[in-house]
Amino acid sequence: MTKDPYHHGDLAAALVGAALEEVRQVGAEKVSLRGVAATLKVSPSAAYHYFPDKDALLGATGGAVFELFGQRMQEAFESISGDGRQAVEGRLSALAMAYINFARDEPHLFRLAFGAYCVTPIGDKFMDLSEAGLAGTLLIRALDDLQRLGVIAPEARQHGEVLCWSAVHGMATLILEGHISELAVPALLDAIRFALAMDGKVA
Amino acid sequence: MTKDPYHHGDLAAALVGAALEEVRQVGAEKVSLRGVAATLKVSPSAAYHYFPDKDALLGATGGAVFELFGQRMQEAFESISGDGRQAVEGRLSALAMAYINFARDEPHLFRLAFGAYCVTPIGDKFMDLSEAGLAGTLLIRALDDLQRLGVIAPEARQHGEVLCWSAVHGMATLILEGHISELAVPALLDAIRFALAMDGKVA
DNA sequence: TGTACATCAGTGAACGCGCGTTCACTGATGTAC
DNA sequence: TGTACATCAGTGAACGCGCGTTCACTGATGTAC
Repeated sequence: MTKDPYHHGDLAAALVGAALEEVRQVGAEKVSLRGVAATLKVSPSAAYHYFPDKDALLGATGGAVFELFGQRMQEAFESISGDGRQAVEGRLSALAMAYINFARDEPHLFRLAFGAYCVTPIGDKFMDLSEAGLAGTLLIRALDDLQRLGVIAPEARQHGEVLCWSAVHGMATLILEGHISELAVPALLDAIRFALAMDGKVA
Repeated sequence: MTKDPYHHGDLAAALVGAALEEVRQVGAEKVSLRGVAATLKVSPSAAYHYFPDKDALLGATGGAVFELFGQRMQEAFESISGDGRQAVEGRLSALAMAYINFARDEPHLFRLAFGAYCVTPIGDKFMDLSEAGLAGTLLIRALDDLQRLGVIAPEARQHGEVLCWSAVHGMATLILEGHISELAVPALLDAIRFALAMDGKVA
């Protein structure tokens, strides 16, 4: 149901969508408001009806990327069903892999989402993953499941959040920026498993 | 021994130095070649005698930052002397802290050093920390010492490199970009200690 | 010691460019009567 | 049902800016004789 050219259906959303696509291709630093407008065959000044300035547009775009990222995480999480030990362990790995793959496959989007553009104010709690969006909630669920099944001990559970998040995010960015090879990923997954004492170290 | 204005002693180095200072203050994306030249009271075109273009200058600057980062790591490492268990454990923590502090104190420099500007080609080996500069070598030394003292088991040692590097780098960037609070740092250090089974899990 | 000259290291004016943003405007829309 | 009009959603020309880069140049330097 494409509208006729003059009155756009939802220009704000269209701008964000176009900006996202532009960022994906060339990176946020090379995206211009004019270019985005041109993509939509709309005059640059039209954007100012919806966003106070270019930064606001990019900020909104960052938000959209963050949501996309959350969806990918969810797909990964849901790709493995079941409540057995294997399924639950697999879910944690799947999350980690999806995180890293997103960074590798969409480097520009990843940088926008986790870079300086989307600085969310941090609340009182020094680490509340549930505020970190869908990805955080899913990690919590995976870890909870592991503990419930007795795969990991309470002490491991306690450290799981910081450790998993930091390690996976670190590996993702290191790969992204070319400081480490992708081949290191299995080693990291092993390391995490070892770190959470999932190899039977804990009775 | 400042030379007279016309023939600069070593303009190439001076440009890198000025660029580094500029990056430190405003971030690489806002640094202009013209601005750097102006800082040195030199015409913009003079820079082209030493660097083919602006990117080359920023690349060299990134290299300089990387060295500076290495020095900071070394200072941290050497700030703790001794070969006892406490000293060796302390060295690992000191490295982690220095890494994270550098990111927090010099966000713009950190981004330049670890961002897209300094993509070092990765060799065959999927992870050779010694190629990752001074910081990598120091981490290896710290882990080796821990193993030699029997503080960590060989299996933990094996996973130590990826885990420590990823986790610390991840926490550093997460803090840097405002996605997690600094208050999470002690928790991460605990988690790493736990992960390496330094709490006596391993006999 | 003095001079000629090649080389080095910088100047400074100019180029073209694409950008973010503004402003007064006009075409489209929908509602009241 | 038709018309007047307020409102909404876009246009397009223009602004000023700072940038990277080029080019022909000139001032300083050091070496050969």
